[in-house]
Amino acid sequence: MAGRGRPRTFDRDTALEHAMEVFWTKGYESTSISDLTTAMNMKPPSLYAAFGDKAALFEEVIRRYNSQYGARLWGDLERFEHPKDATRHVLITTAHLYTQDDTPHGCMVVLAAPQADSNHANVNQALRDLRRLTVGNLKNLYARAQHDGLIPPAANIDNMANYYTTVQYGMSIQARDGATRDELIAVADAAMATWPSLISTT
Amino acid sequence: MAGRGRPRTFDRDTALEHAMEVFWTKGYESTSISDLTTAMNMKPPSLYAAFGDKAALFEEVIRRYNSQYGARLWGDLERFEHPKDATRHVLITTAHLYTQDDTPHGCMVVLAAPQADSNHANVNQALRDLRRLTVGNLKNLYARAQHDGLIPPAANIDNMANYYTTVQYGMSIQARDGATRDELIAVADAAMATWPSLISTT
DNA sequence: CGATTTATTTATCGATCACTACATAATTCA
DNA sequence: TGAATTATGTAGTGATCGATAAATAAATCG
Repeated sequence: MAGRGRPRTFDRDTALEHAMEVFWTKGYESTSISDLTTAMNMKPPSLYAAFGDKAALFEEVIRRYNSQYGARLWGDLERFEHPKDATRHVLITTAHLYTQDDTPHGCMVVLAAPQADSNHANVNQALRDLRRLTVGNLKNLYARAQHDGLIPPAANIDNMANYYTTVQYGMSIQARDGATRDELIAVADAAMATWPSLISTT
Repeated sequence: MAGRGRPRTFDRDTALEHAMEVFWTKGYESTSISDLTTAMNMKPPSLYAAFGDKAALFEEVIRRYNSQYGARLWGDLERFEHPKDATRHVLITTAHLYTQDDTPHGCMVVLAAPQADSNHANVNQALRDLRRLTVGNLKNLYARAQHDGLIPPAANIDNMANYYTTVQYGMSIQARDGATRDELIAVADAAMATWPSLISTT
């Protein structure tokens, strides 16, 4: 495991954690290599040797972010018998995750680079792909529930997934603008009140 | 009106329109002065003489954007007798505005620079102030309706405004990610289905 | 030990950033 | 007409961007 040459003086995982915080706070483009080397406590050549270029580092960061926080949201939905309870869990957990004291508020995947056509197409596309996971997770959840008879066959589960995804996206902007945890929970509750009409027809 | 010196060779309003399109597409930070001078068909000294620096130009652009598109959303809400109809109008109109063929999709105020702490604090703050107008408009609408007896006194109109604002914010991300007009209209319809439960208690 | 390998440090690289000095062109005023 | 005024085009400014070449340091291998 320990290679032959001079050993690293930094912990790769800790450095990634610091990089995540900077990207999460300032977004992709506003974050400079200088910002990163300062936060990660290393010089540019070490950064490039360990992580590739800025885009590659960012993509590793958002993979880490997704596995770290996505698991909190989507990891144990099977413990909910009903998809309505699972959806509520997702939204309430979102309200908590987006307003933690020790992290920037709102979702990095939503906020870091929302432009579709910036000067960093690969980064934008990687973020968009991650966002598509959200709606995909919900669609899978609802498709299974529909198959199990917990959601009527007539319900439009694509619309349902789009709707709850939209609410979650919006919560990122609200959180970044200073919304409190209680305010986001109230928004989540309001969104859940739509459930009966969503599963009826459409 | 026509000053003394050499007259401008460009139309100030047309130039602003072109600047808006660039900022709207690429966001604030990804847009360079070179992008702007190309789109506006002028050299940097003309741009700086006419509009100040990049931040000042952007702030003029978003003021223009707000008066142009905000009016479509909020301009004639008094023609709706009931706040529910006014809210539906806002969301459905949002779905249309965010998916126009001849403009970038989604709201520039939401998408252009959502980071609270980038390298451009004034720009971020200006955008945040504009976003606060949305929730403020809704709160005013609901406060009036509550005073008129169209919304029960027990209803939490702050929550209502936060909720519909959140949905509208989320629609920007969805639109930028490629959501169709019909999909956004379905989201708006879903959000409106929450109305009865919102005005009941909370 | 010396050879090899890998990481770190120093000192940059060329490109692009937002922005402007300066000379010139085009208008109005006296 | 000549003076004053304003806009434009050319050609850059210093600063910062992302990224790297070269020298040095610290480890393993034989």
